Amino acid sequence: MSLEEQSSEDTKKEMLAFEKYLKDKGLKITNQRLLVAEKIFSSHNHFTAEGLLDELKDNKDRISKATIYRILSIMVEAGLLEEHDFGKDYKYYEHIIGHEHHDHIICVQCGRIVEFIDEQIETLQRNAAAKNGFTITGHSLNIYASCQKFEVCEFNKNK
Amino acid sequence: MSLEEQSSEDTKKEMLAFEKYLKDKGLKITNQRLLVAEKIFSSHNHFTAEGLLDELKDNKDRISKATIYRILSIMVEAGLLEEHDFGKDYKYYEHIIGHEHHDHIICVQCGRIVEFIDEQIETLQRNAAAKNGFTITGHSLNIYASCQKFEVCEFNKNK
DNA sequence: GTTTGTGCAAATCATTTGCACCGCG
DNA sequence: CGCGGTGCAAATGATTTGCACAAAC
Repeated sequence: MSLEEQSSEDTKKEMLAFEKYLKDKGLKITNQRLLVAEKIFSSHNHFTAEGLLDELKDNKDRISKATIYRILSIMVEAGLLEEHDFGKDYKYYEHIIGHEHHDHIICVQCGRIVEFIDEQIETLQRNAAAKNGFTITGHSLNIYASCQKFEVCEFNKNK
Repeated sequence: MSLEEQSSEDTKKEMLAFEKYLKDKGLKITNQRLLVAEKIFSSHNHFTAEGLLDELKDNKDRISKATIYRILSIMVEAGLLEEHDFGKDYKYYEHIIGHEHHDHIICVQCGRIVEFIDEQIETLQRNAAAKNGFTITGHSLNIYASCQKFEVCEFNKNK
């Protein structure tokens, strides 16, 4: 099985999970919801509501901004999407597979977003919280850094 | 020297630093700027623009919201204040002394904000960035947690 | 006196919401 | 059918900005 086929397999599985979630919640399966979900599941990039809207406008299919926001919020609720704040005044979303947690490095030059995970950091965080009498419910670690790759600057593309 | 006197000593030093910054930048020393700076330097809590406005309204002195925002932005620029995003739709500010870096634990129950610093985490972050070819320019680590002190819930006071 | 600061109200901008109509189940 | 979904435009809420007047230097 090629990588492409594997990827489309994953997409199918996720589409089914989404449809199941909708059914279980008594929500309807509409064209807009399917289109948005397919677009999201077929990519692993971090994206914004605006960016998604643009991509879907290219298609013949016309989806309103309000609907995009409404669908994003359902998918976050469903645990299929994660919402991030990278210090801009709009939110980023990220397609979650499984639920593997990770942190982000955001390039202050080109806006590139790199994911990483460090189990030691995770453990130290839990300890720090415990030491202060807290039980962690979540966390967000963003490292702002410079990747020194000016030539591939995508800073404003990613909106 | 008592703690109070010490604290007021610090405040004076910071006021001088602020005034020096204003002069160096060719900015004017106005009543509003002095009032806002004094209020901020005399406390070590995390606060919001709205909260600050409320506190200053209690006084006879009337400062407009626009001016508050303008002064906050100068003080951030001057390195006297740090801006934080704790996942709300408004920003938090924090009075910096020296520049000691620290991270935050935010209670999802009562909104209490606790500061902590873990040198091991700092080091691991630098390593993680380096491993990915980045040079850190800054970072933000927020741990969302539950402090189980419902009785002291200040969640909505802090706005 | 000039230049910069302030207050007010209007503008922004991402996101949300009310409402009339539409389409899934 | 009937209720949830959608599109549109208007509302929201934090922050910003234009402008006329006021204060600092």
